[in-house]
Amino acid sequence: MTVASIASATLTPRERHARPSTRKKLDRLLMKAAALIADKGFAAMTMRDLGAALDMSLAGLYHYFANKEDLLFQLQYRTFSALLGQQETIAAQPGTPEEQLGRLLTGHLQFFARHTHELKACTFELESLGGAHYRVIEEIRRRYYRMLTSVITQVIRGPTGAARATRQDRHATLFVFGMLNWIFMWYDRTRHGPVEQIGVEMCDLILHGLEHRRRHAGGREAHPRLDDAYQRR
Amino acid sequence: MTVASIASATLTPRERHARPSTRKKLDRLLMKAAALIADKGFAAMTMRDLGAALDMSLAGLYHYFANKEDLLFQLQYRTFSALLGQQETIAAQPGTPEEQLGRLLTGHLQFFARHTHELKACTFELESLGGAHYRVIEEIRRRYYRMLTSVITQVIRGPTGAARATRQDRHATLFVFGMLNWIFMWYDRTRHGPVEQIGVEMCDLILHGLEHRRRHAGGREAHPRLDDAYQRR
Amino acid sequence: MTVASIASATLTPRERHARPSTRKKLDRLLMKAAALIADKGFAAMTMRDLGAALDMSLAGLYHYFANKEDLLFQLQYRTFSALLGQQETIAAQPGTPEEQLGRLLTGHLQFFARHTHELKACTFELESLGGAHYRVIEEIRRRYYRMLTSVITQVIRGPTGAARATRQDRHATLFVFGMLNWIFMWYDRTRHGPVEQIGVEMCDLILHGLEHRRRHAGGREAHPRLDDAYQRR
Amino acid sequence: MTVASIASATLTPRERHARPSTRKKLDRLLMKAAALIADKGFAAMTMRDLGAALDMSLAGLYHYFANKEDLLFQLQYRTFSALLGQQETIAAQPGTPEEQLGRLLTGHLQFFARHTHELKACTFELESLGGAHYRVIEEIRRRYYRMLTSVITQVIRGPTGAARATRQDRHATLFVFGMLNWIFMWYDRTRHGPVEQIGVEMCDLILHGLEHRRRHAGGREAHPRLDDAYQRR
DNA sequence: GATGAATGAGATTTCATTCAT
DNA sequence: CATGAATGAAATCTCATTCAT
Repeated sequence: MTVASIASATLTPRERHARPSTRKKLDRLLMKAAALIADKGFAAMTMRDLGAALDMSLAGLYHYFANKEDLLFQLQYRTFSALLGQQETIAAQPGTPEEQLGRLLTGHLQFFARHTHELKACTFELESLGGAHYRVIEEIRRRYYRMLTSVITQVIRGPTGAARATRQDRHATLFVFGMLNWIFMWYDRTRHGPVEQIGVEMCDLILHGLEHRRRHAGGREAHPRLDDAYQRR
Repeated sequence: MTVASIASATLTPRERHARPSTRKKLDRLLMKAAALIADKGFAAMTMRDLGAALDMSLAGLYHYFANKEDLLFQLQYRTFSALLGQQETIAAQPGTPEEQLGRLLTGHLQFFARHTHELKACTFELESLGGAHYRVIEEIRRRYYRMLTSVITQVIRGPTGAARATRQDRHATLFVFGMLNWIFMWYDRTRHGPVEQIGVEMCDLILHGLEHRRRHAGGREAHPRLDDAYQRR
Repeated sequence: MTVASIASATLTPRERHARPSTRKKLDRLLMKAAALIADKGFAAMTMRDLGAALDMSLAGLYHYFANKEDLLFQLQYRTFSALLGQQETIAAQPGTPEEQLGRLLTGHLQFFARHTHELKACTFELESLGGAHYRVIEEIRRRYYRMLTSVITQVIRGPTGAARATRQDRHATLFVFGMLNWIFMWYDRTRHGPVEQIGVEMCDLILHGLEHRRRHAGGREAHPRLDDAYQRR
Repeated sequence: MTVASIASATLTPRERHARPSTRKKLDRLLMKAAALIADKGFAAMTMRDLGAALDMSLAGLYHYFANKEDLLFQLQYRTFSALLGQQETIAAQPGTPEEQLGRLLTGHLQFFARHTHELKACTFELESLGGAHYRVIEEIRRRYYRMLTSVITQVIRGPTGAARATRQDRHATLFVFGMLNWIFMWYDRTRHGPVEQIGVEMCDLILHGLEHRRRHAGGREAHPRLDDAYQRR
């Protein structure tokens, strides 16, 4: 899934009638904006920054966005829609709950790897949206949350288990989201390896916990690496 | 541990010579600042906001902080120092690695519960510091990270296990930090119950995984709650 | 030479690409700024003052100047370049060293009369520029200084005299600059007469000294004036 | 004449009753203030700068000065009074007008050499005083100006010459003040030699002009110096 | 005398946004 | 579509000055 495909995943009403050439340009704008927001935060990014980064006049930007917040909204709307769409497709495929969980984790992490900036802007800047915009995006997030909760509940109670998630199931889901979303704070491909491997490890922890790992320790990491995590920036 | 105790936990050089009355006032300022930063983000909090919230003149604030960033630095320095101090004390107590992990998780969550605003400002605004300030704070964070890594490694490899953490041990630690830090995004005492209970559940997941829970499901939650998570703000 | 001609004498890189209409406006801004700086000094002139004097918003000024110092730099750069250009043209004309000195003094004083504010801001605010800006302007000043030194050396040693100025020649040049630059502190056309007359007197003093005047005194000022010097502001 | 002697030269009413210890301290304050003003200008010097330079609290300064302008006034009043006093003493001594002029020039330059900062603050910051303060200082300056005018007139018209200075005599005086005051902009003892030598050269120029020097050139500077003027800062 | 704390006024600069062209 | 010019509002920070202690 390319960035362009995020762009066209779901369209905001305003742009549904835009011509393809306009859409192309809009994609470029949003991608650059995502990079800036991911880097410095939405409040700290200025429209001037964006104009300069795009080699474009300040006034020109306002042909594409009603205002700064609208820019963030469009970015989040597209990105979250694309992520949700992808994950719903994955969840629709057959398999045990454990398999589904694994596929979802990997899918999320792959999306993260491909759209780091965009997803970061979505994950950490929801609060920068106000009122109506906020609610639209939150609804998408909630759908995603409910989907994952459902899978986790099935892992615990079996595929035919009680449909209703318990309080603890929900907490567990929130723990999982924490693991997934915190990755922005530390992941570096050259240091931590491909996201698929991270996904496997995360799934392992979630399903079996550390104890399981202990029982299998020793043979686990035949060639202990000397690299280091969470260091040297 | 009260906020005042955070304040005096460790002192910045500048304030080591300040008189107690000055320190009291400084505590008040930092506490209010933490609340505002936690609410809207550091970039979006203005010195005016802070002055108004404290019923104090703008110029007056600059008696306590060299500039806005210095304010954030002082806040992070104190809070992280206090957290680290507390956790190192806890880690020094005897017990199995599993017990230690449990106590550390609970300790962290209790600190969070008591100093929500301060800790949030620390957790999400590290990047708002530049250069020298950044490095000072990062070093504290790193010490905390290493401490938790060590405990987790012992859980996996046993108390006498290899001192050297593997790459996967470090990833696991980062997953755990994700769970802990993401809590700012959802926790609400009236909805999710006391943090001690959250700590138990988190520890359970980390040690045994979901499968374990499945084996014990059924009796677990005799009275399924009707409340809902991640909703209604 | 009009103010507009100062403006276009030499262009700062930034503005070389500006359109004529922009340049016109910039001229107006700099002229007004020069008046304010001449009146109260650079440090005491505020951007607000300037905006008000131009009936223009504060923010609007920042379209033309990166910051307050840049404003001063542009002003000095243009003015000094124009003065130097004019004087180099004069110096290139044939004549005895004495004639050249006289023409240069008159040229300088005429420039002063036509661009009093601008030249004052240049003469007394060099130290208000920092680092790189300072050096650029100082180089222009130095060229002017060297030119005048050369002429004065020729007056003393003859047109074919030693090319190398002695220490005393250089001191004499500095004395001459003192006479020229101090004029800002006292000259008032209605009280002291046209600058051309001042130029003649100054040249006379420099070439022949007071003694010469003594020898010719008596007939000199047939109708002693009753006006007053250095008074009533 | 030491700085302390400037201080006690003439007293402002306010301080006439101060005790000696207070006066000592006041001297120190004014001396430091003069240095700062000479360096950055009066408007750019802040009371904080001064407090820091003196290792003294901001509020403490206000025991010695009613306000910032009063500080400048006191400084100018003392310095100018001391200079005027010294020069009047010199002028009272017998000798030809030419001798008197020479002694006055040398006296002025020596005062400059001993009290560079103080005199600079007086010479270039008169306009920073307002209303009443301005007039008091200006009166002192005027007395100095009249004294020098009188001597110069006598040089031209002889000791018994018309008491009334002509317009040109006054202009010549202003030229001389220009030479004297501009010295702040370039003089550096290590580069230009002692002020007494500068005084001789200046007097020579004023009395005889460059032509005279030409007639005597060649033998003048037996060992042409290689140093350079107005360069390399 | 001396000082820490405090402040009103104001300085420079930035920002999102608009509009005529 | 695109841009240069412009601006109101506001942000950070500074400054001279005061006052209780």
